[in-house]
Amino acid sequence: MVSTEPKPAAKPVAPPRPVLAPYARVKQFLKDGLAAGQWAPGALMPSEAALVAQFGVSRMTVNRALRELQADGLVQRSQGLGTFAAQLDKVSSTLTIRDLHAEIESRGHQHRAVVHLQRSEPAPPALATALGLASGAQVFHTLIVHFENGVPLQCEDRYVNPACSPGYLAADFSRTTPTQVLFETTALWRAQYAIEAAPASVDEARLLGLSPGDPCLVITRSTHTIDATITLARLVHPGQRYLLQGEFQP
Amino acid sequence: MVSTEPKPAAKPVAPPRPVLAPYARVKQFLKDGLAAGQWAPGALMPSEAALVAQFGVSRMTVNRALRELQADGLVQRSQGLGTFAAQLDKVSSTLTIRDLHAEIESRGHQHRAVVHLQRSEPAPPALATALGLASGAQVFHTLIVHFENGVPLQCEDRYVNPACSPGYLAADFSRTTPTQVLFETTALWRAQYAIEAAPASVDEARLLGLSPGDPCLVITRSTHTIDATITLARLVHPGQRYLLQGEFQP
DNA sequence: GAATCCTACTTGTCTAGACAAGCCGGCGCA
DNA sequence: TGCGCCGGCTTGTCTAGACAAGTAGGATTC
Repeated sequence: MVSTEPKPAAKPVAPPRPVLAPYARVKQFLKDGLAAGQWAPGALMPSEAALVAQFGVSRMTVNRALRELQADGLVQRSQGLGTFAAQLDKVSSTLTIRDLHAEIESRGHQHRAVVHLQRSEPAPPALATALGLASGAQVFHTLIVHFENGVPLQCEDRYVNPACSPGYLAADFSRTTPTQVLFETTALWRAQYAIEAAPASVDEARLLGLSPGDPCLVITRSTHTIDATITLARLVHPGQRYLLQGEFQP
Repeated sequence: MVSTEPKPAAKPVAPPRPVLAPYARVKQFLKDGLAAGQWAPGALMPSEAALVAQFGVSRMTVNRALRELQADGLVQRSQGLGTFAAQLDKVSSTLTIRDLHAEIESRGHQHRAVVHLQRSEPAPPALATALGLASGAQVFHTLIVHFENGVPLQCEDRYVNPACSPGYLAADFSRTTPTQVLFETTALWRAQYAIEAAPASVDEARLLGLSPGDPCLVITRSTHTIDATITLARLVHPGQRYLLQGEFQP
């Protein structure tokens, strides 16, 4: 990318100023004003017409900026009334739950998985109904313990609906993760989570190197396609070694 | 809302079909296709021009649909290449953390708060630096236990930067919550969370009616404006009585 | 054979105008 | 006084066209 022409020492044209697109400039202006407290929560903000006049852009451009701010939850708009600064204290904030494998790799640490169970077995009635199967139908069951730099970090007890992932049992879970295997096919799904603190059971304590009764962070997750349950998972983490972290920044 | 006019049995004109706007129809079409697996993750999806021809709408309309799908994380677009179905297995899913008061009220239960501490005190060095204050500066400190239908559900230990909320100590926390008081002023902020499982301390056990060492779900949260730390909070929940629930649905 | 140019296709963005729909205050009328 | 209508404000949405910028692959040239 280096020119050999005798250009006069190519001025550093301020690369951190990539000339924001007009809609982005409007959006940034409003965001800055909100951060500075220029519009208190619930206060009326400038109308589209006012911003059109102020920035000299077309209404569609201003509209896009406002629509995106609304999607981000920073403003509230209602037809006929106007645009209002959002009441962020009433807005739910979000915490991201990342895939454990990706999280460990992103820390530059080594991830190792030990497979304790990988088989097909008949489902007890409660599990069968939860997966939408007939009682006694075969389900896939894996029990995997994940290590970060040799330290046990998660005990993953998972049941999988065979109809959704027939090849699940053939995977090598010391090289890949159940999550990766399960979602190679479906692009759209929904999931439910519950996070709680619970004492480690005798088996969990043994697998994770804890004492029974030690506090554990337990995530129970069920994942569904549009019409079927794909998988149920119980993820048990040692309370003293695992931290779910998140950041919320509008 | 019942009309007394002799109307002729007002035909049920199918109210659940509010005639989706064109951009929403395009969006729904693509969403349905993704849910049905019509485009595998990473596969090339129809171009804007193709959708324009298929739906008989203008390009801006199609563009809006695709742009919103991209914002929702369902597709990935790149200039010059096209639109591709997203790899959702690599997408972080989100869990919402709601305000405890709102959560209890939404369950139709009664919320009660007992204030154990509400005062100004000098900050120890570590806390002072965390709040961006001089060592020994005064900070506001509250310790509140929240009850749902008489059962202790959360122990809220909170430090507040006086510069951000001078009137904090004057609030009546048996009637309102610290969160509500703190965010009446600032509309834009960011927060950091950590969720872990920890054994109850002696004090926490007493306040929550537990035995010391019982598993607790602990949320540590710090909240900042653009240039200052507003508050640090430690929220301790009995592990057996509290559940963080969430749903992720693109 | 290799480097270059050109073209077709893609997304990214903006414009000027248009119509619809919701809300509110003021005006006129009973 | 009270009611209803209407005009002016707001947002919600769509259109047809335009230019820019990035990619890929074929055609041309050296």
